[in-house]
Amino acid sequence: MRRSAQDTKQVILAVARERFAADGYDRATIRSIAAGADIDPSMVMRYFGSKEGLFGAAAEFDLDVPDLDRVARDQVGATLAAHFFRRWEQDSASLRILLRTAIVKEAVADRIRGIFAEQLVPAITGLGEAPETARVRAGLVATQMLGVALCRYVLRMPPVSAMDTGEIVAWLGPTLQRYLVDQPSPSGASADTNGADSVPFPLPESGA
Amino acid sequence: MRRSAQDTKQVILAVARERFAADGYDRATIRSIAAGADIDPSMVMRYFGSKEGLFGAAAEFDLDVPDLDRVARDQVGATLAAHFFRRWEQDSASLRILLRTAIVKEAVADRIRGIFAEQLVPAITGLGEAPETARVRAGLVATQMLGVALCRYVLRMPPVSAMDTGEIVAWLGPTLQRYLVDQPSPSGASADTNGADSVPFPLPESGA
DNA sequence: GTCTATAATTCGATAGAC
DNA sequence: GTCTATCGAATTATAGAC
Repeated sequence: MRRSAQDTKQVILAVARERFAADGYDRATIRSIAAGADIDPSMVMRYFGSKEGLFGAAAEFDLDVPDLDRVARDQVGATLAAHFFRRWEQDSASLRILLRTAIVKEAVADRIRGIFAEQLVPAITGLGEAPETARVRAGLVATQMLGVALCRYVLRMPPVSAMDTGEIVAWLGPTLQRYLVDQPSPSGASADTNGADSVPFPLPESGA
Repeated sequence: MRRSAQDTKQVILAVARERFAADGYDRATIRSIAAGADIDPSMVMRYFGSKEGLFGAAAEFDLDVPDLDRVARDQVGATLAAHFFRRWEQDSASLRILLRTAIVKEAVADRIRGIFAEQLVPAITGLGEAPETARVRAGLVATQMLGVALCRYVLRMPPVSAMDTGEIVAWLGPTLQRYLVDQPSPSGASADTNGADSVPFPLPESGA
């Protein structure tokens, strides 16, 4: 069959995204992508130059974080949680690509750090935080959201992957809310260097 | 140089663990592990039979979850968070191996699900929860803890990887506390099928 | 625009000498 | 107990016919 160059490129890209998302970078071979697109492997090289080039074209990503300024202050957590799930449930490919490839390609891990610094941190700084505080809050939000993404879309851990989005958001909303606007430790510990004495275990120092 | 079989096996295992943790399953080649152990690749095959066998020997893992029964009810969250960090800061290799390889080997993802079901869920069921509720609570705990592990030890995301353990525990403790013992949605939403109307966005159904 | 043929690597695994 | 030599398979990438 003979197709236009544009059509062929689109088909290859669509298959590539799904393969990278499902198999990771190393195991998503050009051969398997070509087979999925019902095409010869050399066509992939012709259009994208190399496997790296194909990956670059297939792995575009944008968080599209909403303006948190325009949300009632006590709803920012639920709003942000709902936003991510609305996005991911509609299309989880970009997310799965990112998580599955960042593990093996340092360049992709860099990209995640970039998305974090350039999209999530600014959105939180917009809430009126000092830059350094905003970075910490953004980091905490990232741990919870990347964690639930990992469990739900990559590891497919039963209770998490089976819950409906409304229930998950109801649980995660208050968590993000606290990370976004509350004081460091609501139970009384201060925000200084170490709050470990509020905890029944001795803790190792981060430099150890 | 000539070493005893026991010594050689130990050296190979130590190098293998670090390579699997740093490079993932596919890129941690038998050749590179042998080179790191200053030994011939065929020795690895001799002692462990195959790459699979080597991985099985290198990837043993145990959460060692503490008895939550014996902890003050309002301290279970902080206790659990502190426990994981105490363990991970002392030796993060097992954790990194698990995260880096589960992404690419379904058998390892199975293993994570097994650890979850056989170690974390029972510890929470011991708190006196109905089995189904305990599974959900355990799943939520897993999302937060695996997420922070991913950001700190694998992606090395700056604010999270730089924070000291006391500060992180101070933040995560209340989160786990709520996941472990609080009612589903403290802000008023009910625990039924869908709490989405407590949220300013329409949400897709999980089956969509 | 599509495909065949093949080069150049790299990997896991095996056989066997010492 | 250790190593050399090598096989067979799979990969990315290139050259070129049609």
